[in-house]
Amino acid sequence: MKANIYDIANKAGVSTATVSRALGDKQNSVKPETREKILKISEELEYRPNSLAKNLAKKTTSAIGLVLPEIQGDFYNQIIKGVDEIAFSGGYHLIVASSHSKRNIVESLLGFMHESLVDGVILMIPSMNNQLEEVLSNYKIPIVIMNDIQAYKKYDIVCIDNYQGAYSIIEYLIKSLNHTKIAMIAGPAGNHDSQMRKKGYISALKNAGIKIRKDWIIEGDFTTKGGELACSRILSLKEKPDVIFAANDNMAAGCYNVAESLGFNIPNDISIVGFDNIELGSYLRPKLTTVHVPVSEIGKISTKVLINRLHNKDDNSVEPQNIKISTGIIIGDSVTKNNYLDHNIRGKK
Amino acid sequence: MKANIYDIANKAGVSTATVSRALGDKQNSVKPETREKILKISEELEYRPNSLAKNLAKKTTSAIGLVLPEIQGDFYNQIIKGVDEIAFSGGYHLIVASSHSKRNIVESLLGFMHESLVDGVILMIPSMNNQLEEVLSNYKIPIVIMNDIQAYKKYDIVCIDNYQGAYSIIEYLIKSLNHTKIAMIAGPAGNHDSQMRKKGYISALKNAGIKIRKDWIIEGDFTTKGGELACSRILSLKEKPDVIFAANDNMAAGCYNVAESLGFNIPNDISIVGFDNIELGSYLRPKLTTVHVPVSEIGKISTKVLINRLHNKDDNSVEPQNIKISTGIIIGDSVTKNNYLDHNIRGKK
DNA sequence: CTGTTAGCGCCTTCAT
DNA sequence: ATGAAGGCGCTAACAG
Repeated sequence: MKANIYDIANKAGVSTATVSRALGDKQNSVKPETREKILKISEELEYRPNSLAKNLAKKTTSAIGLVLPEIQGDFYNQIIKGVDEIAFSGGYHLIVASSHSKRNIVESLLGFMHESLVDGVILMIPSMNNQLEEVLSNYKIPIVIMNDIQAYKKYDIVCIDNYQGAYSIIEYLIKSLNHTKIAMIAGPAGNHDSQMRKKGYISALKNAGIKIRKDWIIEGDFTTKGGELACSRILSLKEKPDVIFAANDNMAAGCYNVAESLGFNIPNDISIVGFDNIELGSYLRPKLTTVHVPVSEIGKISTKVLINRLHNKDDNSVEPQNIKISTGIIIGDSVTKNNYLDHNIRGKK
Repeated sequence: MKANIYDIANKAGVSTATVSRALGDKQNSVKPETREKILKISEELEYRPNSLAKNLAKKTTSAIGLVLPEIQGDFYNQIIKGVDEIAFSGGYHLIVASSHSKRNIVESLLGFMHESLVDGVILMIPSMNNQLEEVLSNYKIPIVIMNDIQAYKKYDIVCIDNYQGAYSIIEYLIKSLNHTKIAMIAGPAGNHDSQMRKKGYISALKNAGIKIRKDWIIEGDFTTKGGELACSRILSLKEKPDVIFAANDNMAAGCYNVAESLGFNIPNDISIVGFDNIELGSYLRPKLTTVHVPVSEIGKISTKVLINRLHNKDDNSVEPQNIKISTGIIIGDSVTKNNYLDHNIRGKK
């Protein structure tokens, strides 16, 4: 049977308190030889601490909850991987919950919080809403949010710099490749990351003195299907753009599908740009030009921030952090270089 | 502060036992009005049961551990998703551990087992080894293995029918498309699923009276890179096959890369077939012909089996199950139809 | 139907 | 440096 500290105490002729100390305390609060003895016996008995009991007594759980939107695709995978790695290194277990057909985000969260199952939560949400806010403010365990929600200053936030990412690649299209006719397939309107990407797109155009065309901004839903729908709308416009900037790679892939079936050549007839740099992008042909997002880094850093919080739980003086991870540009073959010197000249190459 | 059953008992003028029953027992072991009263008070106090305490008392955890090889790509994602969904429906939490640079599978397992952190474990392993076996046989909690390990009759196993999957697609290549020159990029030699796929390939050829050529069976490692290496070896052979059967889609993708860079046209110069039907395959051009594997089903069914085991824990009479999930064929455009009636005629089309 | 009483396994003051 | 004892919050006999 499974041994417990009581068995060890018995065999060693000491009290359970001493065993507990010998096994747990890093301080030298136990005579070295006593500790030796206890350690030896606990090995013999193949003693394994029961974390349930430990947690109950200590009122902590050594577990981190990770709440994700519906898991799908490589993106979330990398998040999980990043979080898992750091959590493990820090001695925490990882409990994952994603919303799916049978459960939404709020339910996932409540599951964690209510039952004091986790010490802290890392949260990725499509968008903040009242219900969520209420849940979050009702519970006092540390929370790190992985979305670009600038408005919520009271939480630790770790996210990529969506604005800058979008801005940079649009600027690259304009300045380096002489493009001006750039449409965007945005993400869902409510999604914060999506909003920031759109802002970046708009600012970059404005700063280059290019007029924003509303009919060139179409909303997608971050899925390949959504990208297809949006792309076909764009390609059926009377006045077509030269480049489509999709707010994520999945939608960019959708553009590839539509372009192919409509007989548009990428990049000669239409150029495509994505965002995220997920694995998929490297399989598309021509290779996708996209914004590189260090996804697993987001997970890693979030976890570090959370663990840090957990270690200094009583110290409320530390302000919520807002960490932005910068992005890069992956240059593929999905965009033409526009050789017209005069940006105003129309017509396909 | 957080209320506990003691507070409720106080306020309701009953004992904690009654509260516990009113809240927990589905039986009508409590007078309806008493229950009403308790329920009401527990709402007022915003009572949330502490699952730690509950678990400690009940000696169960309501959690399932999922142990995966290094998480990477869509495949594992879908597993997680499937497991998560069923686990949630069954009232279980999901604790995920994947091996990574800082931890191997055995460590993950031990983490779960030792601390009685989970009631059961779902395991996906590249291959069985002595160390693993020892760990598994040392602990008595239910385990479900998601690999095609026919030899281990003492565990519940849920996996796809790798043999049949490989056999079917090879048979399809031979009978429907008149191919005979089929090479294989196998998975890692130690990997059980990989072995079964190879067996299926070999049997299908043999049964069709086609000689097995050892130089046409090359070992890969299930990664895109590995597929690339293997593919370039095959394409540099003096006598080349017409079709390359990659043991998974990632390696098939590697073949695409190499074929492209060497100037081979798919499928005219070389046909490619994959296995798994992960998301990626649908983005490859020409579309990949592959074996469809209902990945999230594996996760779902494994979880069902496990939960079932957990519910009948004392009933040891139930024999270990061995569930095989059947596969399908996805017909893409990555294989030519060979029109030569005589299989022996050589040369490219 | 309900209360009493013991734990579950571990940690943690408070004494010694 | 160590022991005794109480408690973390809940469940599960056993009585009544």
